[in-house]
Amino acid sequence: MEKRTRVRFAPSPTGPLHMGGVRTALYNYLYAKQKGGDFIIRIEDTDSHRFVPGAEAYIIEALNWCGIIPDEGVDENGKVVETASARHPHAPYRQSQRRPIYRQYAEQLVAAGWAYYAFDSAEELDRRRAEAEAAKETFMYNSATRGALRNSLTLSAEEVKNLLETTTDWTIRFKMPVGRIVEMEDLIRGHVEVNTDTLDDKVLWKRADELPTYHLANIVDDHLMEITEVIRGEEWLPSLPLHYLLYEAFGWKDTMPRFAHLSLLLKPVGNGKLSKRDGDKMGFPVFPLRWKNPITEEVSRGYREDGYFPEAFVNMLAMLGWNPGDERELFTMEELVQAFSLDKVQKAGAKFNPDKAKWYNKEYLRMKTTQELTALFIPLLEGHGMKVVDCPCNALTAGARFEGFGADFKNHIFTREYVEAVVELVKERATFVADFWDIAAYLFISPEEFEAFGVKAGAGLPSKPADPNRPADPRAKVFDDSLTAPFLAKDVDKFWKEDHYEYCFELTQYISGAAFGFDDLDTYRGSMEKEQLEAAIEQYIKKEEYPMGKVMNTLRMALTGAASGLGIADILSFIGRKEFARRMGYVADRLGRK
RNA sequence: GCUCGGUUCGUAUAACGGUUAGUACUCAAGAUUCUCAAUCUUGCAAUAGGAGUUCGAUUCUCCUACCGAGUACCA
Repeated sequence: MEKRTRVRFAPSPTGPLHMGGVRTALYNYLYAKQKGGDFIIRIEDTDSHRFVPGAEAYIIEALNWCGIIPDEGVDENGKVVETASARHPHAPYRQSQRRPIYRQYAEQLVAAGWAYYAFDSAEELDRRRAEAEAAKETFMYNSATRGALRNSLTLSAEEVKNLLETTTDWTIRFKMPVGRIVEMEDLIRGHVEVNTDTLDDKVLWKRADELPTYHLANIVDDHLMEITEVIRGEEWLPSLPLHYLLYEAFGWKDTMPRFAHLSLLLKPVGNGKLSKRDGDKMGFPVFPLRWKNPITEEVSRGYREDGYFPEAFVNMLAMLGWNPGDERELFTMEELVQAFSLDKVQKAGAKFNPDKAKWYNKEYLRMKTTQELTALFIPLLEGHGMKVVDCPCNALTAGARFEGFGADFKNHIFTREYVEAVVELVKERATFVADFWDIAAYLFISPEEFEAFGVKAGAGLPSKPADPNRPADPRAKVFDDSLTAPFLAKDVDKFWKEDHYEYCFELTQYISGAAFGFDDLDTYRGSMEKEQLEAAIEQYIKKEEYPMGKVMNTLRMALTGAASGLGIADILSFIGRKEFARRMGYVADRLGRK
């Protein structure tokens, strides 16, 4: 019978999980699920000096957000997760809690002649390294040097016994064999060979904190946890021969897992791996979730807080260095599980492309139902001071022609149905839910500043609260470069021509079908069918005395405060005739008759 | 320096040793529209360089260049 597939993601809680780490976790997860096996999270906190509080919870929460759920491991509260699918008790999953396990294995290696005790102090070794560097050489603790260093290979048995008992800063080192070619197979890279003479005697266990180093802990835990495949970052490839040798030394060669080393995620431009700096500089997150450094209080933005959907983030990451073998690009997690294959994983590092990440989000946004998006949008609306009410059967709807479709601009109250209709209209042009507000704020608030009219150049709509975590609106550039040109504040005269006051007056009268008065700015209600409005507008703008191009822009500016936006008829069908009159009146009143 | 990996349009990638080197993102142009988007159409754009094997090389081998990782009592 085939062994049950068991893979693990083994992060070190020294900071927030980088998106490259999420990708590694994802590939592990996809592999495990495809084989119907287990995905395990093991916390590798054997470096007591670099521990960062909150990092572990962050990592778990981030994976959780992505839908990468462990079958075994710890949850965000640090509790052990062990699902029904787990056949064996492998807890605990935090290496600091497994401390008692490791020493015996390290001693076992010493007894078998695969390792030895080393008593050289860290300072002494640092000095050696510095010396070697000065002589343009590299100091290595290996077969060439260990005979001249303080260890159980050079000291007398008595001395060793004495030092082991009286001192606490010794280590156990692996005794790297001399002149052996280690032959390895990597699931992604194929056959790799390394001569052990180029390798050094790595520390396996430290007496000082009674903890193993990565190499020992890793092999022991992978063995004990019955890991079948190790899928990890490329930075581990150079230590693979050591790991092979450790399996051999322990006599676990026949159950040794298979290895797959993933290439790194690279920065979008230039050379080098993706770092936090690149994100800050180019305006994209490198972390799945927002992270606040507990010591420096420095905040790093996250994909979640930037408005990315976890499905989009996961899909984007999956496609960075892997392809399904066909031209599909959009995958649900289930589809990824089906399609995933390690031999389609790219060997070379993949440069991250922030534009593609946005594209994925846009695609996922479009796949969401209007109801889902509305639910996500409402909290943002509330953040802008809007109130959204659920029941359409109240005073708001009295007199509304659309059942349950209403908005009270004066009091900033809108029905859910109204919001849904807005979402339905703007979702095609948005990348993030937060874009809805940028695109259609004027369907919720009356513009009071008008760029084109010079009331306050550049102000447009009331600005939203500044959010340093959000990228600058790319449309702002477009707006500045092209649209503003004919509408500069100083061009008011060009824009607001002699007949425009009359035009506003007539149009408003026409639209509202009532007297044009600025006195009635009370509660607004949607009052015309869109088709009627369209016909009305159409009919009106074709009048010869008002050339369409110019007056439409004036009209748009009056209604939205900006020179771009939704169709006039769409806008009217939302804001209704009273709000229409109010906005036209506001502008006409301010600029007056020429 | 040494060791190990890697190299197809700007980016992510596709291509039994035989294709006009395909697709997506970005960018540009056009169509459409009351504007801006969206959408549709079109376009720009690549096998790092050099040898070799072969009838034929993006694909296999070697060399060079460049990129990356490792070279800790860190993971």
